[in-house]
Amino acid sequence: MPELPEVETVARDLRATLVGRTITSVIVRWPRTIATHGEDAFERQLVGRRIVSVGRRAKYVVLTLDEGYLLIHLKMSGSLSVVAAGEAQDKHTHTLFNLDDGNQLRFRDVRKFGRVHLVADLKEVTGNLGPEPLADDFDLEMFRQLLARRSGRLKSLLLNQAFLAGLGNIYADEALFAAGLNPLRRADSLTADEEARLYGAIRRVLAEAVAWRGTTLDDGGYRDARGEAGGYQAHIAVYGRGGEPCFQCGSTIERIVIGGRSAHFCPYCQPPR
DNA sequence: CAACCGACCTGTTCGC
DNA sequence: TGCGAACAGGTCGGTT
Repeated sequence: MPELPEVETVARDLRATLVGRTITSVIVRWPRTIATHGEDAFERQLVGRRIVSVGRRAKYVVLTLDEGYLLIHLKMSGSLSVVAAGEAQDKHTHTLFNLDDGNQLRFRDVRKFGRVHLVADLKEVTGNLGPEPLADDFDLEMFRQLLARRSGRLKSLLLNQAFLAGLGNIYADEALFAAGLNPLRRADSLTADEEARLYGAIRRVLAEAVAWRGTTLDDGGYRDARGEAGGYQAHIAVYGRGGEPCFQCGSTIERIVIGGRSAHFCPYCQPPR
């Protein structure tokens, strides 16, 4: 669920409470959550580390430590929060980090797909990721060059984190709708105008979703670090709206499967070819 | 490089 | 009302 806007929101919220804190102990209740270490080695290396900054790369929350980096990927159902250490916890809270101010950073993840990485070099985890779509230096020219060598379908490409980092199923569909492009189009078939539209749409949709603090589609869905829902779901045009009328033209939104993932689009506003 | 599949997990929703 | 099947926002590794 969490894509770039959701992870960005979580990272911003955590920054205020975590920067400057030191990790005093760690509790690992589901060891497979820790991708890089066994639970003992994980705790040994983390105790005494100070959190220098909190940021985001692709869909990873990145805690820069005084020595090394802690990266957390929320995958489908993960969430992070900071609460008083005594606060009640449920069975889905798998990793807990005690802090020197009496608070606790908690990683909760119903489906257990989420992972925590502790590495000396960021590149060990982020080395194969494509550019950040909202970065200042990600310009239209760079996007054109990325597209030029690709022949896959737009939908699949936008989901490919090695191509561009941060889009997931929701924002890929929304960006394609905003660009007026059919998800089945081949990347190398776009005109110069279509490339520019897609570039603009990706940046606009993501920036707006960040401003709305992400998308929460249902009760069990995404929550920010304070446990609150996002607001972008009220602005969704096509995702999850198969069979419903397009807000722009009234046509029935279609839902198809591309590369094993659902894709939603308006057949009139996003015509094939 | 591209497309497709199964894994990884649990909870919710849907059809009978 | 109960029960199993299908399905879900992400990624990885393997195969064709």
